Amino acid sequence: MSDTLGKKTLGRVVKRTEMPELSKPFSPVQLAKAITSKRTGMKLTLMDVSQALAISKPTLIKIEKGDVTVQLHNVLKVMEYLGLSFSLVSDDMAHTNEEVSDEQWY
Amino acid sequence: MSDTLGKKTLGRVVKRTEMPELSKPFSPVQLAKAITSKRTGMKLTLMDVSQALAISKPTLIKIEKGDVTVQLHNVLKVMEYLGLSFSLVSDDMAHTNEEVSDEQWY
DNA sequence: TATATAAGTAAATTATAGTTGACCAAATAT
DNA sequence: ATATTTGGTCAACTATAATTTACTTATATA
Repeated sequence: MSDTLGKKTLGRVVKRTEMPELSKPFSPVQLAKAITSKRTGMKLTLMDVSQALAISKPTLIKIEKGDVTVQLHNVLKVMEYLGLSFSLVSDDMAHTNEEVSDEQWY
Repeated sequence: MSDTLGKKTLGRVVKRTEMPELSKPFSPVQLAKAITSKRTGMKLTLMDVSQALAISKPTLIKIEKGDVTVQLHNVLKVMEYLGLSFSLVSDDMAHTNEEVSDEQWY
């Protein structure tokens, strides 16, 4: 109830999950929520995506529940279809500047 | 030759792959390169990572070649171990500001 | 030069993700 | 209230990712 909101669209009330904060630290569940959020926002059903990408409904549900025992391939296909993408973040990258003598980017 | 550089470390020359531009659009190959880059930069062998994470060497090699037919689970374990993470990017998100009447974040 | 260490490949087996089809339960619509 | 759609689960089967072991091919160190 707290993470959903109703919105009128062409006279139809659509239940939509809130878009998760994109800037929060990555987690599989955050990814899952973003995917569900994008899909419902685009008014696509699991069947729609399933048919479009040739991925079964149970697998899509696994993905949207944050289950990580899925192929990276399938996750990327769904993300691309919904207009979601990753960007890489490297830890370190200047922690405190107190040991910069050895240039280390990793 | 062009994407490697030698570095003296404790009297040992270590071949290291260049860190890929983190800001470039995500691709599986970019991810693979970043992983290899981090690993070699940390002077870890495939065996090291394999033993630490209980992931077989062939699987690690698949990951470092950008093969997407691998478990998301394994990719995430490797990334976390090496200090790499994802951040989510949503396409659209304000294309040209010419249709902002309907607040759409997706 | 050898010698070790690491990266990469390949085949056979095991483990498991994915599919299909049916089913049930919430929502949403008529 | 009834019907329809959508989300979610389950079991049996199929497809395939992952492991193991071994054998190469490089890249280093002595």
